[in-house]
Amino acid sequence: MSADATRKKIVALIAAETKLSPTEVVVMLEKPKQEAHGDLAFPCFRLAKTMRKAPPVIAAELKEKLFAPPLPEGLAKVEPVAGYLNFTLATDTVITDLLRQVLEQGGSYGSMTEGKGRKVVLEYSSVNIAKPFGIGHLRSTIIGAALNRVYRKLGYETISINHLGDWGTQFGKLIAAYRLWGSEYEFADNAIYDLYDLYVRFHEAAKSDPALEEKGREEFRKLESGDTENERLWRRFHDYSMRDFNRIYEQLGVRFDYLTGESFYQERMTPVIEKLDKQHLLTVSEGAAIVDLTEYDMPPCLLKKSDDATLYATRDLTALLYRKDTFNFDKILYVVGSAQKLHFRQFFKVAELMGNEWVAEQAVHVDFGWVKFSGQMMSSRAGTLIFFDDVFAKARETALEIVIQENPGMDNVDWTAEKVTIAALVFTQLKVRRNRDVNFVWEDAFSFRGATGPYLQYTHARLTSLASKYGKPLPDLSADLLLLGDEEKQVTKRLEAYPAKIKQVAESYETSFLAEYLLDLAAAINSYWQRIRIITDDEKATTARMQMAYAVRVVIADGLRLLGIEPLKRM
RNA sequence: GCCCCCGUAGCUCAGUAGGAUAGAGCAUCUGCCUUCUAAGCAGAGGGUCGCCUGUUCGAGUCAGGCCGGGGGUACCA
Repeated sequence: MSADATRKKIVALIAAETKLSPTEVVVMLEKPKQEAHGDLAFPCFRLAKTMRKAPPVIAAELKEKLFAPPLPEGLAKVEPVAGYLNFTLATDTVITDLLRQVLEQGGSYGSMTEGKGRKVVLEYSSVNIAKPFGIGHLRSTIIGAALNRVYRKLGYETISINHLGDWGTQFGKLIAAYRLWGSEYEFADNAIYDLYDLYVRFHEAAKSDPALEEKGREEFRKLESGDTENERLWRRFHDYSMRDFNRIYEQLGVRFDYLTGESFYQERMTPVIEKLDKQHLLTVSEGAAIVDLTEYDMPPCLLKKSDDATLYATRDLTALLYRKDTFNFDKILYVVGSAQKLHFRQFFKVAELMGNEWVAEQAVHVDFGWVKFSGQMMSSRAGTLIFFDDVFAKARETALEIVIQENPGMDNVDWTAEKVTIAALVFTQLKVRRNRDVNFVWEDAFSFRGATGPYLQYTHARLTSLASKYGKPLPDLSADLLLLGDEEKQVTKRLEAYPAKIKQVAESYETSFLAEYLLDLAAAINSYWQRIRIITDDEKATTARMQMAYAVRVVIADGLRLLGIEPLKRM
């Protein structure tokens, strides 16, 4: 009997006896937090009033009346404990069936077809041209890329967009700065740092020379009106920057289908503004064109400045409508920091008012908290930016030392150290709830123990080396799996939750659920590993254990890949 | 001022539709490598779950009010 059928039977029995409706019983049944309490629990507290008996008495009576031996099929134990009636399911066949399923499906275990024929657009990373990739950008990039993979696993077609910050007056300033001091720089390998330096230098100089600001604005106006020389420079800045970003994206294993940034929408905004005007949504206030949103308890959405220039709301609105036209998505996700919450609410509402009812349902701001450094905010303005390259280089040094120390004679130490470093950096971003600010602590970036990405990689490496020691091909689908003991069941049982976990991530845009799940699974197999020898002379027991270990490895590997972490074979 | 997020062990964080002694990791202390990777495992100490009131048989979880931190709040993104 399946676990589900057993559950239904319990519900039916209790409902009949207590005069509760079956749905009420279903809602009341819970999963005990502690494994010792079994698989299901029925709390009797609410019955105390109507039955006028103490909960423990009710629990004991229910057991006597409904679950006196012999127990119904599928149940191994029924026990009243402190006002609860606890059920332990007879899991023998359930667990072996589960294990067989994982072994058969391998890496596609947990894959689903629910997304088939459905399309999701994801906007993430969205870095700024001429600004080095900071630790702050990491969060959007990592979360977005992970969600992208999760949706693909569920069968969705995904379209990933890097909405580059590649337009605005800052480019005028940069051009001005370049004309002044550009000859002093080489723009070689890490040209983006030269650009950043130019930008910072311009700001410094502008403090004592206000004329520079005007110069910057003028250069931008020239750029906008199609000045070939300025366009050429803009293109160069763009290319320098992308060269660096692409290097980082490659390290992180992140790819984009489109690199359409703000400049891309430059030409496309006018029709949108015109349409808004035609629909009488636009009003002029203090010289600016706005959409009034007081009815929705929001400040007005500003779409044109008093000097006629557009704003980011104008671009984002245009982009949203353009993407709907172009891709006809079922859902669009914006992985952007929570500081922009209001901005998204505003332009989503404006799009809706334009007659796009789908927005409320399909457009989602997947917001996330700040990355703080030692409790301090990081901002380019305050000059407290931490660059990804610096963190990566430093962490990699430590990783390399450890890799060499732990694996004397291994040949691909550099590659391994890099993958371990990425795992550490990526995992710290993904394991905490999105809405929380994450505190970036240097020591954590260099820690490869405990609840970290490398811990999961290590677990995977152990299981891989175990398999090669075993020697026989795995999985062995002809093998008898019935020899799983209680210890093996405790581990195997956890695999059941994997598919639901992936769905949960997709529904909540919350990667931490998967991260937590993998940690729990790894902890279970590591604890098992320490206590029980897997390969012994007992051939049958060994086969069963190896099958379990294999299944666990497959799930860990798959989960790690979804998160963007390389499951290492050796480390 | 108004709106949003956060406040759980020394630190970083879990805590699923309210339920059983509030859980991990780091750090500290104690054990465990002649056999499958010790980047591991087992154990100890460490908590008035920011404060108050309420709802409930039962509140870290729900409601209201405070306190503290952060963000946002029309021409930056």
